[in-house]
Amino acid sequence: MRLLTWNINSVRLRLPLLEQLAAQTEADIICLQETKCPDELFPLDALIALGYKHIHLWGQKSYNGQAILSKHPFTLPMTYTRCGQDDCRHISVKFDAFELHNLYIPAGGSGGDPPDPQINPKFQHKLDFVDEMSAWLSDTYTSDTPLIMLGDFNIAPYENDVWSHKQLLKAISHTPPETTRLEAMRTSLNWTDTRAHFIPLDQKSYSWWSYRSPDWTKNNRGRRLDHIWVTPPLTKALQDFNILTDYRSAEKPSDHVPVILDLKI
DNA sequence: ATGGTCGGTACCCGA
Repeated sequence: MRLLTWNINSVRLRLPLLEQLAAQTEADIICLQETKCPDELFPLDALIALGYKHIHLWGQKSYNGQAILSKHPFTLPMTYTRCGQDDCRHISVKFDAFELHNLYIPAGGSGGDPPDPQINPKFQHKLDFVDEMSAWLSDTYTSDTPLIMLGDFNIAPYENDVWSHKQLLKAISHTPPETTRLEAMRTSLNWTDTRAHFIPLDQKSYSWWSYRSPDWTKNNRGRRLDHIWVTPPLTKALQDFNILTDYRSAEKPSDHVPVILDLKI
């Protein structure tokens, strides 16, 4: 069983790259964020032609938007209101072996925006979103439920999840209020961060490189914003983990690259 | 120390 998560940053613009990715990886399940596409305009036919006959969509015009594309049938397609908004940031489906949650945590601002909830409402929204998710997960599940939660979490929790821990401590995505909240969410259901399971934490690991650098390979100033977590019943099934860094060098790339998890299921 | 680029959409917002 191969799962893949990718912040595609417009599914319509990058459909050819998505088709290439599907052919190359033969993933069973593809989870997308930032599709930026209303459901009625989603390129369903092209994806069904690739074998993804089971699709759960939740899109809107211009912003956010998610999709779960699957070669296997699922039940219980859900969409969730978060922080009082139906802004297409959390969906889930249920497979025989596990329930799958696709998450797109708010960015909380960009560039040099201040990481201060008092003056930056987007940052407040991000902190609230993680708090709400943590509470909801603890209220809804126990750690013996087989769950996979993945997506663009927009937080790089560990020192080697960013190119410079010291220089980015005040940069949104790596500030202590964010990283402590994400760790609290992770430990609440005893989630395994599959990156940490497969790549020692003293090694750098990135999944995103800003568009604002003329050449992302030159100084490799990346961050790991994209995550795949599993609950304890699934840790025995973990087989392999890969970040498809090459996709950052594709023609018209997303600023995020796909992350893959293989499971013995 | 600062500004740098995308995508969607409609001349700006969000990342």
